[in-house]
Amino acid sequence: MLDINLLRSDIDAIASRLASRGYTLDTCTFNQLEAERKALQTRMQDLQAKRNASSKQIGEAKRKGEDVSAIMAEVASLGDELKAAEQGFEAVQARLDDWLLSMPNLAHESVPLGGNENDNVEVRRVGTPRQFDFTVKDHVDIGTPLGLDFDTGAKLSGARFSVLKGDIARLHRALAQFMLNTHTGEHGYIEHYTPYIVNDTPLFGTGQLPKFADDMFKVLKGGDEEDRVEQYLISTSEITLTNTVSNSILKAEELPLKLTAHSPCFRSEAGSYGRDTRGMIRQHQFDKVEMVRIEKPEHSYAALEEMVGHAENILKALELPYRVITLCTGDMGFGAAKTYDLEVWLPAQNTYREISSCSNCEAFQARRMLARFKDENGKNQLVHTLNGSGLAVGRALVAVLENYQNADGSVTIPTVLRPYFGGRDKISR
RNA sequence: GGAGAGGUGGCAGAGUGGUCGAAUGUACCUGACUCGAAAUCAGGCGUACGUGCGAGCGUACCGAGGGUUCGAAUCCCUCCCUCUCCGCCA
Repeated sequence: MLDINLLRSDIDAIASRLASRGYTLDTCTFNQLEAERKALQTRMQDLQAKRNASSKQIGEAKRKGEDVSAIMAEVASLGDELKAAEQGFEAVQARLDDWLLSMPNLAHESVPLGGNENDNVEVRRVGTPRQFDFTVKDHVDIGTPLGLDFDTGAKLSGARFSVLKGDIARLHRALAQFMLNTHTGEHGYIEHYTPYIVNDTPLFGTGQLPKFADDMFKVLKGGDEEDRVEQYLISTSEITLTNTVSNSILKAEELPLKLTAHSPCFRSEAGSYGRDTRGMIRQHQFDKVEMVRIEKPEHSYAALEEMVGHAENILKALELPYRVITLCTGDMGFGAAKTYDLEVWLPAQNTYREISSCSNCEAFQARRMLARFKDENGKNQLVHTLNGSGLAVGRALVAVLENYQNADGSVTIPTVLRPYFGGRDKISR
């Protein structure tokens, strides 16, 4: 959520910055609504002040045993007026709130301008794609004989679900373990285990709601009809990790908070029909190790660079070639002020594909969830929140299968994962 | 699922219709005393929003949402959460 004071004071500048993200701000309607709000709020508060004063007088008069009928008559006439003012104010306020909640974040000044992913800017490439002396297979063809099973996934749950068996399942587990161990052991993140089902409030906090309800899975508790409150499966543990600090005032010395979790993520992928239908690039359920940081504003951009480095360390340790790109204004997510994507080399697709996304949301989420800290002057300030994948486990599995494949159909186990395989160096039939 | 007890400021804990944004204790901050500290004494110390250049002023908030009333932390209704015991359960 943007600071409404920015919109009040400099709406044209805000509108043009939002335009660079493809969002059109109707400044005229906003100004009109805001003027209405101001008038109604002032009026409502004046009436409330009047009522409070009169009620106090009534109390005092009664204690002294004086006649109160005159004041009573006076205050009685306030009632309807006050109710109307309150209702009017609430209606306008609700419209403003909805609007504000649906407005994307402003891009940081260092973000390249652009309309779509073609305008993203490559920052660096690390590692050299391996030269194969045989025809490379994609992860489906390599994985299927080794235990990657889409048919059973489809039988159980439909398209975009999979079952992992045997060494493939173990490789998947090893990847997640390795990532989590690295972030906790070497990068200083605190491991968390969090709910996979959440209420709507945290989703408003991190920005999935109100705009992106279609991307979520909803769940209902069993039992009586009226008990069936709607809840949501998390689409990322960014939701639970970031919301741990909602509605709180942290001490300055508690910051930064560095949190991590390994969790499944559930996404409905509405609107992505026909995209990445083959294989496990795009699934309704996938695992991810997430990094979240709660930072002081002045440190958040340094923290973003650091966090990207932490995600990169996983790829480096796995010896997977990748590149880092800066998303342009038109390709960034709703809440991000700046985003780096990490793209891993997939030989079968002969291209780099996203495996991590690291964003600084600045105060956008903090303002929604009221996450603050007390600064050196004793003032409450909104924190900055950051999140990044470190990494998407399913896609890491894809990358390992494709980059480490051998001519005989086996897959070499990356050195850092061998301890999770009792020292073995290869997966084969 | 059954029975009961609760949810008030950082924490503890008063407060059953008006002078309550809320006693008191504790923690914390500032000052005094002290060589320094402890103890003691004095003062300060919630959040959000509105308004004003500003000191300030105003409004709202006692788990959440409704209701009664001129007036609600206090009365009524609904919901949520926590705790204890029993049952079931990984």
